[in-house]
Amino acid sequence: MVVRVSLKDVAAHAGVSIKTVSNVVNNYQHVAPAMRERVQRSIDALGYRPNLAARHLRKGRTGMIALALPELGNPYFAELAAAVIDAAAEHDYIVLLDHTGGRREQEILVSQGFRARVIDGLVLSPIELETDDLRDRAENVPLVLLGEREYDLPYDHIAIDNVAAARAAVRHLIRMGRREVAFIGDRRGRSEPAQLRVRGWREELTSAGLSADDGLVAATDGWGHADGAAAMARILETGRRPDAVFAYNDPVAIGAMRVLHERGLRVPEDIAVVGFDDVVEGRFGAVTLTSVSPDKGAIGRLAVQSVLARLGGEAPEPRRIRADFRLIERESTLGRPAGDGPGDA
Amino acid sequence: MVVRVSLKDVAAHAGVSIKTVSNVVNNYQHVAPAMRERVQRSIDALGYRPNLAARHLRKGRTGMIALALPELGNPYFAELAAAVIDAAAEHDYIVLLDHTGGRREQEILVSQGFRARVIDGLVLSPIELETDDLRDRAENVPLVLLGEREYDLPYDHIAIDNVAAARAAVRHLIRMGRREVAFIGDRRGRSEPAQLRVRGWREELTSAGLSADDGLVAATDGWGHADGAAAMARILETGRRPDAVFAYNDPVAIGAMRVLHERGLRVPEDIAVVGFDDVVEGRFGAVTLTSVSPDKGAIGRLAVQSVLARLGGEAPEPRRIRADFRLIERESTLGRPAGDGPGDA
DNA sequence: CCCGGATTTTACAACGTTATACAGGCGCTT
DNA sequence: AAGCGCCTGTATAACGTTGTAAAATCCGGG
Repeated sequence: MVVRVSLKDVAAHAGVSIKTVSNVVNNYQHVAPAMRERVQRSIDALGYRPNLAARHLRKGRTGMIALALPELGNPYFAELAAAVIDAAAEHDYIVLLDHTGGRREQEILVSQGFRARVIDGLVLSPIELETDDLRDRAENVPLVLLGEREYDLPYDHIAIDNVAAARAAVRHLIRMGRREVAFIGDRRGRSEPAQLRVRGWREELTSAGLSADDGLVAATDGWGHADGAAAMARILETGRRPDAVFAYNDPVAIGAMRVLHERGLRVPEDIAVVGFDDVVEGRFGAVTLTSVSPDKGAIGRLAVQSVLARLGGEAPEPRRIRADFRLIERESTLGRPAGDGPGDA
Repeated sequence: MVVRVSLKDVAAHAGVSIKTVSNVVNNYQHVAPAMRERVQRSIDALGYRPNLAARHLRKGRTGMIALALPELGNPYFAELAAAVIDAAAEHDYIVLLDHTGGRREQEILVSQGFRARVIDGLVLSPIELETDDLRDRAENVPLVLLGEREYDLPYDHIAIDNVAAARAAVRHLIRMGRREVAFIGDRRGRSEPAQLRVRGWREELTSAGLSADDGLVAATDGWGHADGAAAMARILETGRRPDAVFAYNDPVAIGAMRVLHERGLRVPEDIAVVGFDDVVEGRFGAVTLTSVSPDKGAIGRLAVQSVLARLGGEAPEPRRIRADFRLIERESTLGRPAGDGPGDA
C-alpha cells in the first residue's frame, strides 16, 4: 500500500507553506526560480500527486466530459470515440465513455446526469430521445448533441446533413443505372436520423421520377448485422426484387449482403448496396461496400469545442453545426453505369 | 443555469442540522420516521443531489473503476466492455472506459494511474506491457489484468487458456484434413497473448507430426483487417501454399479471407480459416468464420469481482483465473473431414 | 416525578485543494 | 531618502460531505 502524499507533507518536507507548494504545482508565475526548484525537489522526493477529488471540490471542475454513444460495438462509434478522446486531450480533458444501447430510457438517464455524474460536460449521441425529453432538463452540465435534430432547443447539435447524404447515396445508385432502390433500417418514426435518411432516399427517388413506395422500406428493431439480414430476407419474401439497397448503416448493409449471397443473388450485378458510416469492416468483405463517410475527426473536434465553450456558465447562441461527408465508391455499386446517360465507372 | 443545492440548503429549508439531512440521504438507521419524511420533502422540494466530489474527498472512494482496453473498435472488446459495465452496475459501480491502442507506453501510463485518476480500481487488458513495467508500480489502486500472463506479480489475471484454445483450433483444422497450417498475427515476442497462441499452434502441429516451421508464421504490426490482409498476401508471395490459416483474431482472419478471395482462392475448399474471439462480423461475411469464443460474460464478472475484493486495502492471494471458451465451427472450416480418410465436402 | 438507558439529533473537525487578501522585501522613481 | 509598486511567500477560509462524540430527547419503571 502506497502512502498518500498531500501538499501538507510536501510543504513540511520543503519547509515552506502549503500554498507555495500549490503555486509550484500549478505553475503560478510569481515563484522565485530557487524556490521553485527546492519545492520541486521535495515533490519528486515524496512522489506527490495531486488529489483530484479535492481539486474538483474546490474548483467545481472535474476535467472530465462524458461521451454517451448508442453502441460501442459499432466501429463507427468506436472511431468517433477515438476522435473525441483525442480532441479532448488537446484541452487536457479526459473522456468518460458511456453507452445507452440507443434506448430512450437510458438516453434520458444520461441527459439528466444520472449515469456519469462527475463531469463538466456531456456529448450525447441520441437515437430515440425526443424533444420533450430534453425540454425540462434540470441539470447544469452543458450538453451537446451529435446527430441532426429537427427541434428547437438551446443545445448545439453537430452532424452531417443526413438528408443530403442519403440523397447523394441514392443519386449514385441511380447514376449506376438502378431503378428500384429499397431502404433498410427505418425505425417507424422512433429515430430522427432514420427519418432523415428515409426522407433523403424518398426525395431523390421522387425527383428522378422513380417510385419510393412503402413496400421498398424495411424497418428494423436495431441496426446490427442481424437486423439487416432479417430485413433483407423479408423484402425478398414479399416477391419484390429491387436492383439496389440503401442501408441505414454498414452493419445493416453487410447483413443484407450476407442474405443476398445465401439466396444466390450477386452484388453488385443483381443488386447494388450502399451503406452508411464507412466502417472498416466494409473494406474487407468479399464484396467491398460503397458507403457514406462522415468526417469523424471534424465531428469529434467540434463536439469538444462546443461543450468546452459552454463551461464557464457562458451560453453562446445554440448552433446547428454541419460536418462534411463523402461518398466512398467501392465494389458493391460497380457496373451497369450510366442509367439514362453516359457513365464513368 | 440550475443552482447547486447542498446539504446546507436542505437543512435550512427543513429547519434541521446538516448531519440529519446527511443521515436521511444515507439511510442511516436511527432517524425517526417523521423526521425522515420531513427532510425527504425538503430534499425533493429543492431537488438536492449529493456532490460526489465532496463525498469522494471525504470517503476516499469514487464509485468508479476504469477498464482500459487496447481497441474499442474491435467488437470483441466492445462486448467485453458491456459485460464489465453490467457486472459493475450490480455493485453500484460506474465504469470509466479507456483505450490504450495496445501501445506499451500508453499501457504503462494507465497502469501507473496517469490516465484515469479518479478511480477505485483498474482492469487492464494489456498487449505489449511487460513484467518489469509493473514491477515497481507506485500506485495504490487495485489492478486486475485481463489476458493470460506468464509472470509472477501480485495481481490477479483473468483469461481463457490461450494455449489450449489455440490447440483446439488447430486440432479442428487437422481433423478437417488440413496438413499445412499457417499462423497469422504473431508479434515477434512483443505480445504475450500472441506468443501463447503461437505456442499452442506449434505444440498441436508438432504433436500431430506436422511441420510448424517459421515460414508458416506471419507477423503483423497490428491486429486489424488490413494487417491480416497484408500478412496473408506476404505468405502467398513466398510461394508457400498452406491449406489452412489460424489467425490471431477475427479481424485478421477476415482481412486474410479478403486477400484469398481476391487471388481466387476459395475458403474453405482451398484454404480453411479459423479466427479468435467470435466477433459478430464473422457470422455475416460471404463465408462465415469458425472462431474461438471466449466466455466474455464470465470474464467481465470475474474482473469486477476481483477488483472490488481488493478495495478495502484487503489483499487476497493473487490468482490466475481461467474462464471458459468454445470453438464455434462455421463455414470457413467446412469439408474434407477426417484427416487422411474420406471427406464429405 | 425523577432517573437511567436507549434513541434521536447535533456540533465540530477533517478530507486536500485553491482563492483571497495580506505582509514583507526589493528596486526604481522622484 | 522617502514613497510607490512589483515580486514572493503566507495565513486563512472556503468547497460539500461524513465520522466521531457529545448533547438533547424520549420512554418506562421506581
